[in-house]
Amino acid sequence: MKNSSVLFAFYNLLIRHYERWEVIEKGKLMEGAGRGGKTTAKRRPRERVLQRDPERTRAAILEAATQEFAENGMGGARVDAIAERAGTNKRMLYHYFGDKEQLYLHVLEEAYVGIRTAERALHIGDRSPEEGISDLALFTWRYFLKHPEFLSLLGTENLHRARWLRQSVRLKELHSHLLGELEQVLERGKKAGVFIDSADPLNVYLTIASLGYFYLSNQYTLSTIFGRELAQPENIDAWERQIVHVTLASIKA
Amino acid sequence: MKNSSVLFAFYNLLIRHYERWEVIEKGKLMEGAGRGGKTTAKRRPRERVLQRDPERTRAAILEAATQEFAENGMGGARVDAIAERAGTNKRMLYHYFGDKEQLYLHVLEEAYVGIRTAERALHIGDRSPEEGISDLALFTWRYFLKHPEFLSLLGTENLHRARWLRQSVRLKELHSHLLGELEQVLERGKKAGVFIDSADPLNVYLTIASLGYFYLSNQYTLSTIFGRELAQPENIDAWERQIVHVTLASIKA
DNA sequence: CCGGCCAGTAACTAAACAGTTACTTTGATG
DNA sequence: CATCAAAGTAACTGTTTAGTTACTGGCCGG
Repeated sequence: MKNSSVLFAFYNLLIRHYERWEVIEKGKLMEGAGRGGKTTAKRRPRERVLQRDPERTRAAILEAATQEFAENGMGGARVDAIAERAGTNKRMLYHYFGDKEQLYLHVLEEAYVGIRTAERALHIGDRSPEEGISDLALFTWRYFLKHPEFLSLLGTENLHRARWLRQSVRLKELHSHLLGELEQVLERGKKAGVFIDSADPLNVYLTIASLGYFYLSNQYTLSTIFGRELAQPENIDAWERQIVHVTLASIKA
Repeated sequence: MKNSSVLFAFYNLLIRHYERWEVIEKGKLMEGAGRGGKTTAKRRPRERVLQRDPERTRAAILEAATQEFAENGMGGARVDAIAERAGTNKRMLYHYFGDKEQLYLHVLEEAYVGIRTAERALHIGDRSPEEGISDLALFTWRYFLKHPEFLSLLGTENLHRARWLRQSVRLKELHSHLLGELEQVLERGKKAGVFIDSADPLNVYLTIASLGYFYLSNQYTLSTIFGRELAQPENIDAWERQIVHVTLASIKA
């Protein structure tokens, strides 16, 4: 048995490299390969039809990457898995997005654009101050509920202390609108005497987001330790009412 | 230049394996290596003194693993990095904990035991109902503030839908105490007419935990998008007051 | 006082990984 | 209708990774 593992490994290496050599030689014979410097073999004819639709491929990669990053985080996501989910291959992914990190940043930016765009369409200033606040709370909760991948991406990005989001140039102005509109609603409520003077737009938004985010993003450990299934529809509905109740109670005059 | 890269790779492999061979032969000559089946070389005399302190080594690995998992998540954590941080090596890690997943589960269990043990020492039932609730809120917030690694581990575990926590047998009974004591405090408050009848222990705890968890775990993205530094001491203090205010406002009669 | 067992070490390995190379296919344009 | 750039493919590479192997050294019970 002496040295047998080493011998075996060596043998395997020889075999592997000889096979490769053989393929190279065959390739040269078969296709002539006149251009200098080419060392690889003739490829088998491919079966899959070429898509030739750059926009669709790009979108498919982005969608697949969103799923993969949301499910596995930045460290756990696999580039091969993204390519396969998108029905394409790695080369295209690198072609359109540069590398894994830039792809991840695109996914993150897209996710933020998604929620902020939907939020703008709310126009919380159009109703009474109380309705405006409760509509914002309901919207935020229901958006989180419908987009678990968004919560997951936020979690991943925060694990890395916003390392990639910080580099984003697109997202700075996207958020000032939200706080501005919220401030106007609070001001109107204060003048009408329904909100306390200390009500602050950032605090109100953080309260709403906290209550929604924590319940959903931590539902798995919470359900486990408290032995109650938080994903059950009746519990989901009860928490929705709790969010609106808590938010309004915290600013009511 | 034809085939030069292949030739070069092949050459390197030969060199590498010849060197290894040489070492093996030398090893045999130098130490006799009488015992059959041994194929590896003589090791250099080691410089580090043997610790021979199993408890200390175990604890060091657990501490190092907590840091590494908290900073990089389950997918991003590196077993080599843990061993190095602990001042030991991988073999010991596998010796004491089996594999990466079991080590992670130990870290997670330890983290939960930590917070629940500290929580018990609070005895929130000893004061007035309002004080009990605000003390629980303050304790939870300050514990989160002091133990960012706990928040991080929760986030990682939830990304994986409590895959490992679900397997834990130690943790089921650890949490019933908390809800039981909280329920008693709420009951006393209801009888005294200071809390609303609908106040529910799980909802109250989730509210407190939500407000603390979200602010801290998401501080990096929030600071980036809103352009306000949430980690600033004055902002931290303001949020502590907000948590107590919101929690009490949501249950006050 | 010695032999076996447990703490500890470091080199090793197979597999997985991000990223690259070396090509082929297709359609639009001059 | 030739050509050229963009779209697409798949095999390949260097490196990293979790996990293993093959050892060494010290202590304790017989």
